[in-house]
Parts: sequence; C-alpha cells; structure tokens
Amino acid sequence: MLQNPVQATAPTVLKVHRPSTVDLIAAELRKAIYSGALQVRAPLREVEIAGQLGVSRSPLREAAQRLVQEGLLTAHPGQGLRVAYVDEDRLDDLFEARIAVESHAARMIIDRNDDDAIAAVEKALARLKEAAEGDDARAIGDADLDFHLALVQAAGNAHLTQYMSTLVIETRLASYSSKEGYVVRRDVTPTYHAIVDALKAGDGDAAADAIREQLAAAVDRLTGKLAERGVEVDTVAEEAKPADGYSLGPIGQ
Amino acid sequence: MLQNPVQATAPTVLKVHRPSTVDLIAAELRKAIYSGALQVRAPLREVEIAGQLGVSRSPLREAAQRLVQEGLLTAHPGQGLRVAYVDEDRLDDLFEARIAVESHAARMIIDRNDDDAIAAVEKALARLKEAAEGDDARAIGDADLDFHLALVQAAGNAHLTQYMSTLVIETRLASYSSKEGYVVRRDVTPTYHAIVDALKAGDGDAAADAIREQLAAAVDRLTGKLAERGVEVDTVAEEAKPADGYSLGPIGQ
DNA sequence: CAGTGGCTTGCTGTCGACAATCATACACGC
DNA sequence: GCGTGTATGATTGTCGACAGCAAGCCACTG
Repeated sequence: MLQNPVQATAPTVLKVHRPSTVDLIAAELRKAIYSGALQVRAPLREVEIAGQLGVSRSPLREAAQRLVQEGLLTAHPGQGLRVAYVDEDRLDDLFEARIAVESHAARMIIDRNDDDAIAAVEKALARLKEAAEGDDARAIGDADLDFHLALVQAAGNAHLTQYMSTLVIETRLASYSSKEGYVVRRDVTPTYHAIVDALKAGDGDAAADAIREQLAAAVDRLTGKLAERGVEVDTVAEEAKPADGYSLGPIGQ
Repeated sequence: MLQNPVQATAPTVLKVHRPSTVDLIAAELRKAIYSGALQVRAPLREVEIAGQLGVSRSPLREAAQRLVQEGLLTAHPGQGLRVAYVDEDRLDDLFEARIAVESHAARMIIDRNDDDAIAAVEKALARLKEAAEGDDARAIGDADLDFHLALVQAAGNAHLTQYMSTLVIETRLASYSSKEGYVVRRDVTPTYHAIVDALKAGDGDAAADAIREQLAAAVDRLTGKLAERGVEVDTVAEEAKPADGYSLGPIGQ
C-alpha cells in the first residue's frame, strides 16, 4: 500500500449518538401506531400531526417516509399518507417472515449454547404469564409481542432485531386490521413453554416447529378461521379505542 | 355479524400504482449506491445531488430518509448524510440475516414442491455461470447477488423479498467497504449447484447448510480471512471506480 | 514550535408560502 | 332518477430562504 490511512485517533470515548429530530418523530409515530392512537387506514393530515408534535411539516414528512419504508404507512400521490392496512395476503407474508426470523433466532441461540439468552427469553415468558392472569387485552398483547421480540433480541443480531421490531409493530397493525377486533388468546402459555423447552433442550427443529405452530395459530385467529370452524378458545377482547381526539406528545425538548 | 361490510365494488381493474417522486428518487439513490456511483462513507451534499436529479432538496431528503431506514445511509445531526459503512460486526449480522432469509426461502420452496420456483432459480444460476466465464468482476457480482435475490423471490413472499432487496444492496456495500477492494470469486458455481440440487432433492436442511456454507465463505473473503490463511482462490478484481464526477440521472419526466 | 482560541465558510435543519392535485358537493342534462 | 360535468374547498407536493451548527483555517499565545 502506498498510503496507510490509519485511524486518525483511536477513539477513547465512543462518539455520542445524539438522536436527530427525525429519529424522535419516527419513534413517536411508531408508538402512536403501535398503541392504536393512529387508527388503521386513517389518513394522517400533516399540519395537524405536525402541530401536535410541535414541529414543522418538513421533518414530519421525512420521518413519515421512514415508516413508509417499513410498511407501516402507505403513500399515494395526491392522497397523502395513510396508516397501512394489513390484508390477508400480506398477513400470510408477514407471519411467514416472522417464522423465518424467529426460528432462525432460536437456532442461533441454540447453536451458541447461550444460557444468558435463554434466561432472557424465560424472563419474557414470566412477564407474559403474569399479564395473562389479568383481563387487560392490550397488556397481554404487549407481553406476547415482547416475548417474540425478546427471542430475537436474545440472538444478538442487530440487523434481525431491527427487522423484527418492524414486524412486531406490523403484527399489531394486523390485529387492528382484523374484522374480529382486537382479541388475544388467554391460554397461550402452553405453546410458549414448548418454545422455551426446545431452547433448553437444544433442539432447533423442535423450536422452529413450535414457533411455526404458534404463529400459524395466530394467523388463524386473526383471519377468523377459528371462529368459522367453531373452535372455542378463551379470548379477551378490547373495546375499540376512541375514534379520534388522539394526540401525540410533543418532541422532547 | 350485524353488519356485513362487503367490498363496495369488486375492483374490475387493479388500482393504478403511480410511483411518487420520492419513490423514483429513492430508487435512483439505491441504484447509485449499488453501482458504486456513491462511494462508501462519502458524504452526499444535498444541493449537488438534488441538482443532478433535477428536484429540490425536500423530496431528496425525504427519499434519503428511506435509505436511512434501510441502513444504506447514515444520518448524524449537523453532519448530514453519508453512505453507510459496513464494519465487521455489521457484516456478520448482515450475512446471518441473509442466512435466515435465504434458507427459509429455500424451505418454503421445498415445502410447496414448487417446480416453477426451482426453474426460476436454475435460470438465475445459468446466468451466473455465463457471467463467470467472463472477466467482468462487476457482472459476476451482479449475477451472484441476482441468484440469491431470485431464490427469495421464488419463494413468493413480498415481505421477505423487499427485505432481501435491502440485504442485497447492503451486501454490495460491504464489498465496497472491504479493504481488499471489490473482488469476486470465479469458482463459485459448485456451491451454487449444491443449493439447487438440495432444492430438487427436497432436502431443506441440506439447502440451508449449503446456503450457510456459501455465505460463510463470502464473509471470509470479505474480511480477508482467506488471504490471511494463505488460501488461494481464483478471483477477479475490479478497478476502483472514478473518485468523483459521478452523476445521477434526472428523474424520469 | 506546539497548542489553543476565535473566525470564517459551507452545509445542514427547519420553516413558511405557493402551486398542483385530489375529493366532495352541487347543478345540469339525458 | 341517474349519470355526467363543473366548481369549490382542502390538502398535498414542491420550492426558495433563513437560522444554526460543525468542520477547517488562520492568527495568536505560552
């Protein structure tokens, strides 16, 4: 090599990662979608949202484009932005993608014999069991999704974790899109134990199968196929949220 | 059901999907990164890029945020946008994600016994073999990535396909980030045949193993571990592209 | 001569305003 | 009465401009 462009200075302190305004707005929008403050298929008027956030339209639109890329918002020229709607085809694709990511995460954990990771997943399962004892459908749903996200996070792959974060929010979106309304099963824990047991046993295929079974059941519930077949399960429903009057918190200082 | 909200009108024609300006710009930026016109770690000055594209800064910035979300660009406050740099940690995560997606795609194809899908993959392999006979490193690399993308496309999952598209571009970015320069192996085809053979044989585990082996070798090559270990492989290198003077085509009418 | 301080320059980040486009409601004609 | 055409209102898409921040250069000081 003619020139050796060495690192100018070995950084003693990691460079501070100050979040940009667009980061904050995007996070706020995701939270709003995840919590249902922004309803499915609802058009979001930019001046209104920007006003609530205390920013101008420009950074809001930039942040919105990130969610478009994630598939959480859709943009049709002239019609502006709408919260995405998860139809049946996309639902299948979404859960198939989740199977790919989650089962691979399980295999990664098993291949590494990562006890800490398994412990983290068990902790998430404990929180789910605790939530399932209550009647708050939203809390149960949160704990459910948190479990799946924790599984992927435990695999320690930042790339997959970010993708999974999007998949989680889109799953919640699918729940909102369901004609059955927002319903969660209460008796979910047995299937989850199967996943954790497979992790402990170091059986990747069993873990993958358990995840597949778990998610396939979720798809059936969301598409209403369980009801069609007359299957009765113990479910908890959530009242529809206030139609409007939602307000997003202003961007932190 | 009390109310049956039937589809208002069965759409006889599919709704036209007119691409927005932001779509076009984002696609142009991706192409520029993929082709190397925008070099790794290069800061992109907005006025300049916007001028070349014949648009204002606003839509350019919005499009750029999409690429930020994809991980193709990075945004540090006050310092603007830079083409992302794939360091070693991220490289590992990237290829592990590719293993997750591609091996699952293979399993999907096998589970469905989808002969058309296998035919499509074989077609991509044929194109790769044809390119490998030449000395154009870029063409070989394109055909290589096309093969992997074709594999995922053949699985027929739009969600995974979109994710894979990003992974493909980021892989190209990793090649540019490599200190070895842009180098491709010429004798890749045996490993690819193993993948296709496993697809034909309907052996999902074998396909997954072949993909893992293939991608692990790619990581070794990109990190220079092959050279360290003194492994000699038949490679084709590409001259470094013109440092600047790149110009992006204007947005189509 | 090395290090520090301030200045300057360029760019980004954000804003307000204009023009183009779409949806809605209404009037008209068949 | 139904469909078509038109007018209106609102919202988006785009632009140019200003303020604020960061990097780089130069002069100054120890």
